[in-house]
Parts: sequence; C-alpha cells; structure tokens
Amino acid sequence: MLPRPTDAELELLTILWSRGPSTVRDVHDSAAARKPTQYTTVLKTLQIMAEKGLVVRNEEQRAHVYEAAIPQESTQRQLAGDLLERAFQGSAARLMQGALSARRASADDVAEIRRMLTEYEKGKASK
Amino acid sequence: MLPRPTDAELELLTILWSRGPSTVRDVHDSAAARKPTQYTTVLKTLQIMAEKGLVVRNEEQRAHVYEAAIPQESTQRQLAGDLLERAFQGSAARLMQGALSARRASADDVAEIRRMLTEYEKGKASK
DNA sequence: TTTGACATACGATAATCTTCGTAGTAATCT
DNA sequence: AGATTACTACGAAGATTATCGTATGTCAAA
Repeated sequence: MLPRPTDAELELLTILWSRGPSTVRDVHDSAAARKPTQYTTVLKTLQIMAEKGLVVRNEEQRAHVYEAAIPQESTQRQLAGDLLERAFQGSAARLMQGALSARRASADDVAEIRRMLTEYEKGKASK
Repeated sequence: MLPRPTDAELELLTILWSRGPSTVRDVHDSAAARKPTQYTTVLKTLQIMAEKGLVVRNEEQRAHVYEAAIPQESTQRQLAGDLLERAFQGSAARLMQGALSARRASADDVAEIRRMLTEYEKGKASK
C-alpha cells in the first residue's frame, strides 16, 4: 500500500490530478500561485514522491513528466478512512458532523450529500 | 489556535477524552493495550503536548494528572475541516463519499447520518 | 535506614519532512 | 563558438516526530 501523502505531497498531487501529466515547471507554476515556493523544492518533492510510488515519472523528454500514480478518489478514500478511524473511531456520522460544523454547507451541498447517501444505499456508491 | 495534533498525540488525546483526567500510568496502560509502548514515551509525549497546549497538567499530586485541553468535538471539527480543505477542496459530499467507500457503513449508520443532516439544516447542528 | 517501586526530567537518537542552494549538463540564442 | 537559459541531481540544513535510556528524586515497606 502506498504511504499516506504528507501535506506538501498532497498539495502537489492535487495539482497533478487537476492538470494531468505535467512537467516540474507546470507544477511549480501552479504551486507558486498558491504559496511562494522555489522551483527546486517542487522538483525535489516530486522526486521523493516518485521514489515512494506516489507519482510516476516519464523521462522521455528532457523535462520529465510527472503523473499521479493513483486516482484522486483512491487517495481521498485512504485519507478519509484513515481520519475516520484515528479521530472518529469509525463513526461516519461524527465525521460528517465535524466537517459540516467546520465549514458551513449550503442547502445544495446538503442535498447533494443526501443524493450521495441514496446512491450509496443502492450499492452503486463507488462512482 | 492549537496545532493539529500528530498521530501519536491524537492517540493519547483519544484516551484522555474517554478516560477523563488521567495519570501518565493510566494513559500508558491504555495505550500499551493497543500498541507496545514504553512508559517514558507516553510521558515525553504528554509533556510535549502540555507545552503545545494540547493538554493541561495538574501537578498537585506526585503523579501528575493530564487532561485534554479542548473537547473532542473541537478537535474533530479541526481535523475534519482541515482534511476537507486539503484533500476535498471543501466538498463535504466528496468527503462523505470517501469515508463511506473506505469503511462500509450499515443501514443504521446511514440513517444516523440522515438524522444528523436534518438536525444540521434546522440550524441546531452544533452538538 | 536501606532498599525497591514509582515518578518526573532530560538528553539523545533515528526517521521523516520541508526547504533550498549548488553543481553539472543539455538546449538555445546571439 | 560563447553566453545564456532551462533542467535534473544531489547534498545538506533545520524542524518536527517518535521513541527510548538514564539520571534523579520521592515515598513507603522491610
């Protein structure tokens, strides 16, 4: 199993998921827009992530192309499951409660959660 | 604001929340039941947590008594909110989806989540 | 009063995380 | 060609985590 990504790693993974395969330059540009960061910091982090297997590196071009090794949904499942166990003793209801109290959800958001629950009960929750 | 507790810290906080104010010996006994750990490791961790403000220490007795500095719900809100932003871009529905796909929920669990959502919409979601 | 059980304090280590500078190399421009 | 630009590789420093051993103090029982 892949290790749980660290904060910095998750930041870069998010960029890779939204951008698709990207060069270090691409990733850096996106990352720097959110938070001042040196190019080599992003480079080094991506190299470490490649060692861990979190990303896959294509070296065909001079500017290597990095890609997330696993889909966003898988990592989200891992992280949500991990927090669920460690902080909520497995209670999804409590997790939901924590999330909603941390960040106000609109009526639409709540409606979407309800839809999701219905889908889940149908056994077609995987999506 | 208090720092996000680390994995080891959260483990001890969970024990403190369930036990209430406890001595290092108490916490260690509980912790060791889950995972082999030296007494001094628990002691040191609690001391560091006291420095950070995560726990409060009462030194009246020879065996100091530690207590979680903030209620479990607050920390859960912090952790859920943090993950929500970092891994789910604020989408509570996605977080719910991730949690449910990571750990199968029973029909009762889902019903409880629904109840929780209803309470939330009433604006009485705090507790 | 000496010994043993039990406490805290503290230093130290190894691992990991995060960040960045420097070096070296390849491509491109003048 | 020579200078400039753009990459990767790598080392290293500083912070944080997690863990444990040792030193030291206190208290009660033998």
